[in-house]
Amino acid sequence: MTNRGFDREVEARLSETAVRYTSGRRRVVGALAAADGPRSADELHRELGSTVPLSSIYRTLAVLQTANVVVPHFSAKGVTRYELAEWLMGHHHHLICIDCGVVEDIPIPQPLERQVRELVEVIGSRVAFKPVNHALEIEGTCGRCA
Amino acid sequence: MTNRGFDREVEARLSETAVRYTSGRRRVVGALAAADGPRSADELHRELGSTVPLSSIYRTLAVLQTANVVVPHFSAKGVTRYELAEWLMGHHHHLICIDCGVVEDIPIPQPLERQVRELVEVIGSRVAFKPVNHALEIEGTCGRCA
DNA sequence: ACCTATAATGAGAATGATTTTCATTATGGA
DNA sequence: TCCATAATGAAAATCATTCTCATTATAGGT
Repeated sequence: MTNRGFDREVEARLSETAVRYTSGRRRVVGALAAADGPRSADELHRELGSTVPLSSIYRTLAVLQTANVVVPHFSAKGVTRYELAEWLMGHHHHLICIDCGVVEDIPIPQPLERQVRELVEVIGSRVAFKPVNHALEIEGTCGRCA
Repeated sequence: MTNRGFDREVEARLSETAVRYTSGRRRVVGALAAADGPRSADELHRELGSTVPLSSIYRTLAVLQTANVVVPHFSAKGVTRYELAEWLMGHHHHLICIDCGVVEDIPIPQPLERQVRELVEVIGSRVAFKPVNHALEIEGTCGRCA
């Protein structure tokens, strides 16, 4: 419920481009902040008890993505799930359930994280590709689907 | 053009479940073997000069996925791209272009790979999740979009 | 080679997540 | 308070993908 103060930061970020932080948008951000992993428009719609229309949620997510407040995660059946960007959530990685598609956030140990970061930098210096982000995606079967 | 002998292995795998390795399926596998990263049904359709109907490509990919010959990779706009499974391609990771969505395969150094594998195993032993696969996904801007 | 049961194919319809449209409503600043 | 502009909600439009079904091809068994 605390929202971890995200509202303040999100509002500031949006105001930079004259985007309004309305109550519907607040509720979407709140639901994402309360989630333990990425959520689809439909999941948010249900979790918010249909207080925000589906089409508004889609638009809100697009707006938030443009403002770099949320980041998309693509999963099976053409479903896109979103989560708060790392400058709000902190860096993390993903456990992805092969069966139900649910994604859970996890941290990884500092030392390994440092090595991964270095590797990403090395790759960026060797190939025609400019890295801006990275994540270790671990696919498998989640507890509920086991 | 050599197809790296995949045909033999794929045919053997398919025959285990009485699935036929027809010429259309051969062409799809050939196109995937020639690619440097995952390809969507539509991309394969174009790369094959429309010699295989789009609906057949979709079905072929579904069949190949069931047989564990290909693996899906979900990207923006609800597009699913496929690539040959790691028992054919070898283990690798991904460079993902944020702008155009194209994915390129890359290897990572042995030592780091070993650590990552160990980490994945540790995670599997600690949380209610059974890992079966993993990949480091590096997002950024590719040469063509720079 | 000839049947026959079964698998595969191709064209188009159907589906479902997402995007767009457009008329209406809400908002922040002069 | 007023106004220019942004946001909203409902419904139509889009687009990748899946499904349907009539037709064609294939592997065995004879």
